[in-house]
Amino acid sequence: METGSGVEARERIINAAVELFSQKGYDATRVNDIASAANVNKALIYYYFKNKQDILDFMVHSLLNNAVSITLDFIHTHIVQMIGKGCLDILPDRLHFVNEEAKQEFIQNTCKFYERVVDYAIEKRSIIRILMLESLKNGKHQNSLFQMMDFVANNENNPIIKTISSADQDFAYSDEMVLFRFFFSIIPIVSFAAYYDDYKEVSALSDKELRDSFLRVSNIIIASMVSGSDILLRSK
Amino acid sequence: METGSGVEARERIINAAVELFSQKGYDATRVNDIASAANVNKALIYYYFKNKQDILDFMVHSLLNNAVSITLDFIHTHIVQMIGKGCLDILPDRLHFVNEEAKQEFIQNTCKFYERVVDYAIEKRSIIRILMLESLKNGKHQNSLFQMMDFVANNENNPIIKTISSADQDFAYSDEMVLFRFFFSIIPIVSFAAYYDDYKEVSALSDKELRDSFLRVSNIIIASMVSGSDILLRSK
Amino acid sequence: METGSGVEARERIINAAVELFSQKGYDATRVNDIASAANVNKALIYYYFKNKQDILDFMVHSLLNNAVSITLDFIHTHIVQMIGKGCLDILPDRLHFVNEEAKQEFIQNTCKFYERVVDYAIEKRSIIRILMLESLKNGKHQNSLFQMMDFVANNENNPIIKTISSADQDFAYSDEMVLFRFFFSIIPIVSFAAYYDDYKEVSALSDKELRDSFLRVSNIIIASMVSGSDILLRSK
Amino acid sequence: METGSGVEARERIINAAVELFSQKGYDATRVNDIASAANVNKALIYYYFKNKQDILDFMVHSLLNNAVSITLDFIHTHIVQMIGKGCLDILPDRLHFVNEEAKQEFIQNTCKFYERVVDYAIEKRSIIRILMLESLKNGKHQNSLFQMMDFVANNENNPIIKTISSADQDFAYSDEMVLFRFFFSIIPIVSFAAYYDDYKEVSALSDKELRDSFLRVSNIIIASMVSGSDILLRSK
DNA sequence: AATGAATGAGTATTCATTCAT
DNA sequence: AATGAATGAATACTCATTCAT
Repeated sequence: METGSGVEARERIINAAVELFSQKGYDATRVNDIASAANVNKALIYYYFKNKQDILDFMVHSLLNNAVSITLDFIHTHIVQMIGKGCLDILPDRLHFVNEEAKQEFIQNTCKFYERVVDYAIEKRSIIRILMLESLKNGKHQNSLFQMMDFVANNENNPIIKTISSADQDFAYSDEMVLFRFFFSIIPIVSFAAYYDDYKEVSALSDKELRDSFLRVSNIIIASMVSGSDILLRSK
Repeated sequence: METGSGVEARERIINAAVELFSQKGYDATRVNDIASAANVNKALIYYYFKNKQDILDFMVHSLLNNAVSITLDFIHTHIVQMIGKGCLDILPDRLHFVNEEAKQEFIQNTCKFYERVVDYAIEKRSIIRILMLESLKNGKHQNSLFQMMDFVANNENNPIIKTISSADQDFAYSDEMVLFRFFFSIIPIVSFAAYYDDYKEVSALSDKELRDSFLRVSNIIIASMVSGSDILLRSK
Repeated sequence: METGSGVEARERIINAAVELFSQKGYDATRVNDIASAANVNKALIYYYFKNKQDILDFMVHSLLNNAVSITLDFIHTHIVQMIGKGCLDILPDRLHFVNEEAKQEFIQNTCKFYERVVDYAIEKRSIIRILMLESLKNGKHQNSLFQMMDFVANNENNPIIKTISSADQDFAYSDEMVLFRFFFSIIPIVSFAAYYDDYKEVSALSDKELRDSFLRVSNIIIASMVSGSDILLRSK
Repeated sequence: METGSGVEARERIINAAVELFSQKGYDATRVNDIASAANVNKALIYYYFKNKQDILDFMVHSLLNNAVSITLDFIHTHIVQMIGKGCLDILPDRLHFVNEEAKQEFIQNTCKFYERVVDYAIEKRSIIRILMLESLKNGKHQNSLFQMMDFVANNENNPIIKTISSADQDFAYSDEMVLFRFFFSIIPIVSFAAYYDDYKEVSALSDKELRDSFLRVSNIIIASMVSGSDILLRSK
């Protein structure tokens, strides 16, 4: 029996869960509520998902996979290419650009990447909120936020490191660079998405104003990151 | 029956609640668990607190009050004083220092303030984790993180604004300044505290290394903030 | 879609149900489990059977019908014949044999009958286990074990009584004979079958040893039954 | 608030559970029903017991402990004593009595023991029914009936064996003796208790008639056991 | 004959909270 | 101040059964 909107039941369940989890948190969301919101029978939820946690896991994995794709795409089409062309060299202690033009190009590209990431984050802010929420709880759920840390860390499985390394052998992030990127790049973006609606209400800014403000302010950080890279990058 | 350590029952309840809330989140923490961890009878918790929420509220309020005190203390002994001495003028569009020395003094003081705040945040990281956790849930609990936003916003009740204004009449934060301070200053510090233990484990840094790294990296931000203040400060 | 082995779906359902019911009991067996084990779609089970109970009923009825056949076959070819030949007379208070040879023949035949019954019971032990299991529950299901009692009781519908009566008019079991046969003949055999696998594991005997031991021990009972029949048989 | 009869709540829960489990089986009994029957709040059941299974376990353990006590008591005051006085010698291949009088005494004592056991079994028939019921299910619950087998087996932990051995060093049950005792002594008694009410209804006997019939019939078995002991006992 | 999707009515278990002492 | 017992209202999850195809 086709009920609710034209969307398939499974889809509706996920959408409802995203909405509710991001509003009340995982624990405070009742499976009953998800069923009502999705306009499906509660038992059907258990037909499609092993249990409540399984719904959350599905959502989070989808998000992370997409985030990786976007990032790798950027690295491939810009960083790797610049290294390949000899415009950029990631030295043990700093980013070295062949000339000012290359540096500006790099900053510009990075800003564009930020733009894309921030837009994606805003779009998926509900799920990001959940991810942040759950990442703050120990024991029960794996800390999914920290899976993101793998993208900034010198992890062997980090596809980003792999990609850059394949272009520039002796490359490694310093501990401080990792920390900087995590707390002053990833965390602000994630928080921006997570608190987007709250902040919008408090600040009384329009969507466009809010987004543009955040991106403009981010540019300062990006500039700091490039200029200050001599402090932040260090040899292995 | 006097059980547990010499600490009073009420104290033990709060300590246990802090620990558990910060680990599992408010919703997932059972009053039973708190009672066990505090080594008191469950009913005694209801003797000291109206209900579960009441325990949380008490903890969060304590934290916020302390945070305000520390901040106001800094403003009073440094900012207000510099304004009073004419060394600093908060113009509509930028911070104006009477000379480079004043600027350096300001940066140094701000760094020291950061140090103190970060140390306090690390100390209280359990409660901060809760605060962050709960701030991500709508509806049920007031968003306590956003009470912090009052400290960076042009809010009439903001005691910080009040204090500065009393020294410098026509002072106001630009929207962008507020956003910057919120997402690139408060949020990183709060996140740093909230994720402190997780990050420490992942990064394998010592307490000292972690703290010092964060502070060093923060300095870059502080510098950006002062230098970039021409972009960030604007008239109302 | 033809799945599983060549066996027809209906067959596979029954086999799976036998196995599962005998392992977990009727209530604890899920229709889902049966479907999985039988490698059929759950709904197909409802195509072949009215409901879950219907599967059980089918199995139990098959078993009972076979048991009756085996027993009647024995009565016909041995007891009735002996009575007919005048070798055996079932008197109000005892079995009377025309001579020692007849008695020995009777005992031997009875032992052979036991052998056949025990072998059949071992073969069908799964279903017997179910039958025993369900016979211990009131209310919901008819007590199928007690349908067996009909075979030892002076019941008018008892085909065994009917058969013997047709050969020996004034024949009747005493109450004690009925009780003896039920608790020291039927119950041990049924239990032997039901607990066969458990007992085998605990005793570490081989199939042959176990079967033979049981039959040998049964002979003692059969002998007691014939010798002690003066106590056990009594007029109505 | 004291509700229901004067009996304590915990007691009432156990009584209700015994009644219901023995009527419908463990699986088919609802915790709700137990609560209603015991006239307590459902949650109180979980205050006293970890879960549903825990109620069952408590009941079964109580029963088994009592059964052991009764048996050991008998062994101590009769068997051990007879061995000690030299009246009875458990030889490798048979029970050897110093004279006919001793044999008769032994049989008589054993009959009395049976009487006591049967009376206890009748009294506790509800729990025994559960025990039998659950012993027929694999996997989920330990087979508690088989804990009884420990009492007839050459198990090292068998307190009965221990006790007899302490009086008569080279004593051991043959496999067949074990099997005999299990299927023709324990099982009939247990079944008698389990099916007591059903049997009574079917047979239309009074309690006294039923009990006495069973005991009289048992005597035949006891006699077989003693006389036939030459087959059943064998050297280690 | 066969199946994926759907559902109503449970079912064990949990939990914040209260009460009597 | 402290506690053992008690409770109402949920809550996640299950399951036999049905339906449309």
